[in-house]
Amino acid sequence: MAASYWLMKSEPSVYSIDDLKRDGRTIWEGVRNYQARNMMRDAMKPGDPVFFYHSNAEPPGIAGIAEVASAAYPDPSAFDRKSPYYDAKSKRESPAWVVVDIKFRKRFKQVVSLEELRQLRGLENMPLLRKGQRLSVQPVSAAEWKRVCEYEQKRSG
DNA sequence: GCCAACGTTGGC
DNA sequence: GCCAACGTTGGC
Repeated sequence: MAASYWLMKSEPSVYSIDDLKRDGRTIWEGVRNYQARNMMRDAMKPGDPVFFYHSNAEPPGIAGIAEVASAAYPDPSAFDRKSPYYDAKSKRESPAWVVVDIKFRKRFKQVVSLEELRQLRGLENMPLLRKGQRLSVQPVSAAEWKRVCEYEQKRSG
């Protein structure tokens, strides 16, 4: 089956593309939105490429590329009473939340900012660009993926 | 720091 | 099952 493409948001003050580059691989814990969870659980596959998006950043935008590195599995932070992501309704025998692992692929020389994304043709249907859309895990079409990558490559020479 | 948009919670 | 209140996200 062909790869699906994704976009995942992170606040760089919490976990940035540079952190991922340093770590090589990380567990994407703390997703507490059902739509996002369902996509991780039902649709993400190891090897799928991921845009790593910096939210609440200056500027906000796509900072690089990661890759899904595992199938979905229960989110351990939901079981951890000391974690900010603890959720009492998630039980080990019936986990409410899942994670995937992701690994580092590439850091863009320059963030492709939200403002630039808004100006690119062909990205009009990206959930990211729709007002009020806050999903932290989003699907990206093959055409959208290509468009952003071509733009980034052209710009970085 | 503000606030619009959205998701979740809980009283009824 | 409705919906008001509340909490969160995230751009600005």
